Amino acid sequence: MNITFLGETGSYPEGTTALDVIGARDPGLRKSALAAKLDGELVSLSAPIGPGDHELEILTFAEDEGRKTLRHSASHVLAQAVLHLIPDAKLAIGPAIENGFYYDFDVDEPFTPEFLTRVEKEMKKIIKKNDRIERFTLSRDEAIAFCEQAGQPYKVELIRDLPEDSVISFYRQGDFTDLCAGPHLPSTGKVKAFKLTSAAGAYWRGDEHNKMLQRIYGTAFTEKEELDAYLTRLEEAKKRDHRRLGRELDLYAMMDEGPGFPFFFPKGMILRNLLEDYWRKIHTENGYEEIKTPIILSRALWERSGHWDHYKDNMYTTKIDEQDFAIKPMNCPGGILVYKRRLWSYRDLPCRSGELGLVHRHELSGALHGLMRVRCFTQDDAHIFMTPEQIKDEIKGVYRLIDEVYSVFGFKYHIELSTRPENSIGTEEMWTLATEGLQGALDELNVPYVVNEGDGAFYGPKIDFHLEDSIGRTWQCGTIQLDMNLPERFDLTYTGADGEKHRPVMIHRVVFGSIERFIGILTEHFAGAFPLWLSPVQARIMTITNRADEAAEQVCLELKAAGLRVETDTRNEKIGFKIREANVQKIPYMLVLGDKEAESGCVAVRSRREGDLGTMSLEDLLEKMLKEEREKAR
RNA sequence: GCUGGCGUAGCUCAAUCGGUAGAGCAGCUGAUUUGUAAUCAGCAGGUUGCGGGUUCGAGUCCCAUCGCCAGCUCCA
Repeated sequence: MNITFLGETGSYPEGTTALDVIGARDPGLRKSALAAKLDGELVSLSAPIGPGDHELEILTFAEDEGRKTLRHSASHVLAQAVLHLIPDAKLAIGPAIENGFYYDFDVDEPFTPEFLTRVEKEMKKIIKKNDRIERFTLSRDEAIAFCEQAGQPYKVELIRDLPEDSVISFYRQGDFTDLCAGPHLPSTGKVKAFKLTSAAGAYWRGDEHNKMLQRIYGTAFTEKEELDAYLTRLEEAKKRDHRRLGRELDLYAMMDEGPGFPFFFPKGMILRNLLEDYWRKIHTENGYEEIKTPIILSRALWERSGHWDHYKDNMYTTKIDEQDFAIKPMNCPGGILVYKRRLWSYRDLPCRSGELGLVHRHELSGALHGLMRVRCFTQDDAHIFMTPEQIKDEIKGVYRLIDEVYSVFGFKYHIELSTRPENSIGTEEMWTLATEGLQGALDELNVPYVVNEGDGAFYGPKIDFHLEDSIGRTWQCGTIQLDMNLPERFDLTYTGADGEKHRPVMIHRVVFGSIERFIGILTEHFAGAFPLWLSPVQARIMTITNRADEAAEQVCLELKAAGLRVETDTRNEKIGFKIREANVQKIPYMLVLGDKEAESGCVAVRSRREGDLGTMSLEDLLEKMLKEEREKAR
């Protein structure tokens, strides 16, 4: 049997393992190896290699699959430890995830933080024992019998859902055996640096109608230093949490009096208005017209749109003069009424109609999260009405607009395309046309995306843009949705070249998504240190003694006259103290004035980013700041 | 909504076994007029989320409720 490894082919006896192969060649790699790829297939290091010629590749913590293998084995150690402490616990699933792993258990009592500490201790014992992790397979019937005998009903259910002819593998370590596709580490002792991070409830198979199980989250690394660095990074990330920065920088906050309804303070409003100004500018440039539709609209409208039947649980309703009304959860019905105010010719299309629309949705209380998930928010909405031939070009246009806006802020994002779900309306033909329109546009633009089969809205397919927050969670912001439902329900038409009435295609799209969420993401992205053009206060003028107060006022007036947002700090405090406060407030420019500057008419400039820049004339400072403001993203 | 954790001064936090609610920062007053990340002193600040209960006595224990946090579900 020949195995090619690291570019060299050698002859080995049958039953050789990946560990044997590296062992002879590279002791260092043997230590860091976590899993292997045999002819491109992921296997355990200790799996015996069968006859024939093979290519072998070793995976370490640097590779995604290596990390996953380590963490997956850690989750097995976790399950084993829990069974030691609670022998009749029922095991559900325990995969590796993005930054760690979890395991779900069905137990009588929920896990407490103290219990997690006990579990960690038990895990350390198991790791110290360093039991070999061995794979074996059973037939379907044997596997079911095995799990039934072990008193593991969830495992039985999992096996029953596997295809009839599948090979069912188990992994055994000491007194613990688990149904598992693998691969795993050779032995439990290889799980070196781990930590259980939290416990939480989670529904069996992610379905809220199922029983809620108890989940334990943890993470694992090969070195303790890496684990510590990871935990430190999490702590650091908390410092850029937008909820904390919103309060510290006096921008916005949630209050108990309005759960899910955010308050914006003066500085937060400056930021918000700047974003809206920018939004208006770029939309005007891209051929959009702005409208505003009412927040409260009649029940009859929501019945016609379908929201009254399909979305009522999320809608706030009210009565006016004995009639039912609803506070809008979406802007589209209003936008449609604006379209319907007159007749349209094919020559008028596409009609791009934008609205910064305030919507209210009754979200579940447990779903609320700072500005990211609220109950009232402003969508930077637009509805585009067009002929079917215009779909692809319009989608491209919207994509370019979104990409341009995100790159101004320096955001990284990923795109998801969602296709027809099970309970949807419209013909197969329409769905094909619509989905191909979206997909075709993305393909022609040559942008990467992932496909979420069956995840579209009931009325059409969609493209979503996801942005990351400070701890790596992603939030949907931009979205482009094709709608084949509302034009039908509202009998929208345009007159074609043939003089006949035709049905326009409609898309809903947002760029920011919601202004509130976008501000949350923006705050975390910049850790509160917004680029100059977005900074609520762009410069603070601070005096060394109050002999310079008058000069400070003069400089302030001149900068304000140039359109900059400036304030003065003439308090009777030491300059170091003033600098510190301005830094904590993340003000981009600190302008220091003492006797020297008051006399010469210059300012001593300190930049948040570049530090002390020495003295500068007012003209040079203005030029520098205005230039930076124009450059936007920094 | 569900599971768990947590609500003490504007903010961050302390208060041992149930025994007089306390500190730093911020605020106010005074002194200090200072050269690039915290000057000193004093004063004031509270129905311990809200409502019940147990107890001689509750921030602490119990019940209920509201809110917050993590996760699940859902979603811009």
